[in-house]
Amino acid sequence: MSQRPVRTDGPVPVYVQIADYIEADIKAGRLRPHDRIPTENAMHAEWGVARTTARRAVNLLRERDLVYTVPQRGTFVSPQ
Amino acid sequence: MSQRPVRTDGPVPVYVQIADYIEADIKAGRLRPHDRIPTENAMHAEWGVARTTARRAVNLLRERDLVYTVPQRGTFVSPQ
DNA sequence: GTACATTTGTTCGTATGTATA
DNA sequence: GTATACATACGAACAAATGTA
Repeated sequence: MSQRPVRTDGPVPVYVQIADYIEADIKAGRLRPHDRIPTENAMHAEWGVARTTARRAVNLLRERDLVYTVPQRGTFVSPQ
Repeated sequence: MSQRPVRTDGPVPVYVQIADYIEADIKAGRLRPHDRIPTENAMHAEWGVARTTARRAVNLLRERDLVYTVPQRGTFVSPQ
């Protein structure tokens, strides 16, 4: 299903790989300001990772100021 | 109230224990086809577990094809 | 016709424990 | 010892639909 595999046997942590995928979507305009990024459960389903790992990817994107999270609503692409 | 305790300190996850209890009820005929199984809130009350944990038990029963869920109505024992 | 309670659906927040590299 | 990753389990808040009073 996913054209974008995550590798657990490589040097790059899974949560970084996922964050990089989403960052690429943002940079490419496939995700635009205020679009909702996939939920933690969606990432769990898409990549087969634990929800906690999906959270770490989101945290990383937040640290990069690429997204903002609204509790109980979702995580969205930052404006600009 | 409950003659059937759940144990959090054992090897079997709580949600599996609950699913197993309900499966036993179905197999024993205490719950029959199209009977409604306990709601998530009822499981919460009966076993003192979080609603999210009760949901996982229901999800497991659904994966076992023992029940089906009607949104806003409840979850019911599968026919046959 | 309206208001309320019930019930499942969804999503994020948080914590713990286990295993592995 | 630290970082990564998974599984489990608690909770909170809100949405949406249904059924009932």
